[in-house]
Amino acid sequence: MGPAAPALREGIFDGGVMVKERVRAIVAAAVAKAVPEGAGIEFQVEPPKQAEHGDFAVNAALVLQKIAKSNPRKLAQAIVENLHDPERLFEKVEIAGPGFLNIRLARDVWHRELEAVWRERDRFGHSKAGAGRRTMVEFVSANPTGPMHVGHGRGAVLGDVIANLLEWAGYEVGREFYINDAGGQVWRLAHAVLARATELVDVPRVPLDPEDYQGEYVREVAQAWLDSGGDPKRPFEKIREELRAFATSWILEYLIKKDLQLFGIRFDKFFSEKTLHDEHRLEAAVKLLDEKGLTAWEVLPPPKGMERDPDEEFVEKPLKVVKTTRFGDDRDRPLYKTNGEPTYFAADVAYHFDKLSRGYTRLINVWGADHGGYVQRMKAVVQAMGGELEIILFQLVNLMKDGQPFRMSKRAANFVTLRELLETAGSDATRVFFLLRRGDMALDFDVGLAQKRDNSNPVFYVQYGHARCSAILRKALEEKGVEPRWDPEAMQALQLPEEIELIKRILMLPELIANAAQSLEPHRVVFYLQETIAAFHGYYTKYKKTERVISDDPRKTSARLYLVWALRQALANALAVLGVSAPDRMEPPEGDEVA
RNA sequence: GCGCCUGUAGCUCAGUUGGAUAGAGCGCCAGCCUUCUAAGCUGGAUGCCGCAGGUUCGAAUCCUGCCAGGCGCGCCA
Repeated sequence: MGPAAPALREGIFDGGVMVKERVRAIVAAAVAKAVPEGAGIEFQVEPPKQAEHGDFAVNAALVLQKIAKSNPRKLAQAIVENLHDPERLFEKVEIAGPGFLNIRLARDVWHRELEAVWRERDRFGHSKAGAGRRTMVEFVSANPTGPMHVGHGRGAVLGDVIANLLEWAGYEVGREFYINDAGGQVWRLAHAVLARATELVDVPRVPLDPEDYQGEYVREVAQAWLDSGGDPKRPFEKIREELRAFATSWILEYLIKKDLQLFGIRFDKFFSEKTLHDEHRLEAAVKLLDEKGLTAWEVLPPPKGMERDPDEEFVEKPLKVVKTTRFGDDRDRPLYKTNGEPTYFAADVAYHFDKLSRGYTRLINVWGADHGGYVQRMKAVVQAMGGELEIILFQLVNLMKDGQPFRMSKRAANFVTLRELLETAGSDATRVFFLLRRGDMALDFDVGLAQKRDNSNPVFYVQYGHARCSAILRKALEEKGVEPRWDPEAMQALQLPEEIELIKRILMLPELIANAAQSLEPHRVVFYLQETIAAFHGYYTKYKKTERVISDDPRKTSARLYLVWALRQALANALAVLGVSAPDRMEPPEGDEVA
């Protein structure tokens, strides 16, 4: 290795990105010589859309024209004349269009780079882009008052994959689930459990309030509570804490954690809101805000524009607030209610303060769009406490069945649970379905479609690509006793344009994952998989009769076997990021050509 | 009334963070299996990138204003 140019981000990425940075360094040196006043300027080195344009398109001359008021094509010519390429990376450099530099690399450069997969195996795709920064992803955080529904599922998958992406991109990631086990809703649950319990045994009935949770699962909780020795004859006020504790932990354990397990999602910590209250952590957070001069006593104006219940009179009384308006919120937010109890927001402030004090400097929350009104105040308060908060607001899932919208409500007795979905469609298909669209797009989830096991479900296409690679490797071993191995000499045998294209696609994985992590956009990995596998299927079919992977030419066989092996590894790693299984064989679809 | 999200092919959606002639899947039509899995591949067309301005070498992408759809608004959680 010669002296590294400053632009060369050595060690952050392996594989194709290193090639790209080496290209960038060579062009940067030429720019410095050709146009001294433009030295150090930022420019792009990107694979162009059209293959004829080479391996990389460089826009340096176009960017330079601002500084060196000159024709970009002339500037491009000057850069080309100053290119110094002692390693002979470049095969061809052309000036094209308005002044792009189209660079084609020598093929053996790509051949050599593919060793990265051999070295890194199931770690190929990792990078150090995040530099070990401590990052917290909070997601799901479903209330422990009932089963999770399909919308929670979307948040669960998004959060899980975002956390995976960040880990692969070199961040140190914590995953947390915030349990809303305090406040009014849990008392509604406790009361519902008692009401249902009195229906199950011969005791005086406690009627179910209309505001109580109505779902069938409450009967199960009630039965479990009775089995554990709960006494439904005692008055509610005496046992409501016992009921609350029992019901929330039962639901967390047997409904929520079970679903997460079926989905293959793990958390580092389930953080209880109640412990914040019990341990007086709210006061500590509020005190911090006091010290920063960000609290005040204010009489808040009534909410504007909304239709309000005329019976509810607005209480004009001073409340302790956080001055979130100083950070762009449209009104200050109360920390305590008129009755002196802390607001839900106050607890959340304390929780985020806790995250920061544990050394997490980048906070990411994955929320449903129904929390949209909460974003500004939370960002404001985290900023006030010296942190940085990013919020992924995913649009809600419209559950459909046979073209008819399915209405979901947690209070209502009838809704489709995440459990039902997982049991009918399976974790892999459900994950891919949720990841197929950007999080900020509303998603119509057709329950019927998710259960289909055919082409309309893209998970099979993606998995089939992996299985096909496995089948080739299996056959090579069984019939020829050949296993894939890194053989730099044999790699020269890969000369077909489709083979070079596949190598490039494999090698872009680390950068793709780093970019997806940076932008918090998991769907990019799904599209990468689809496009890469399509390229492989095309290659496979085109040369099926002429240039097969396994042939009588040992050199070609060795090189192609390695290519297929490396591709399979890249696919498997990308699937691992998504939490989707990578099968080595696919069962034929049911009912297809059986006769 | 205010805030957030969205508007791209018949439908569902991408679009490499401002690059060259805007793409994919589904659906439709026509082809491709003696040989590594046809859950695959190849070909065929449809675009006022919601509308109107602005920024610049260059805009689906950025800024402004409209239009349309979705979600939200509280001392609830």
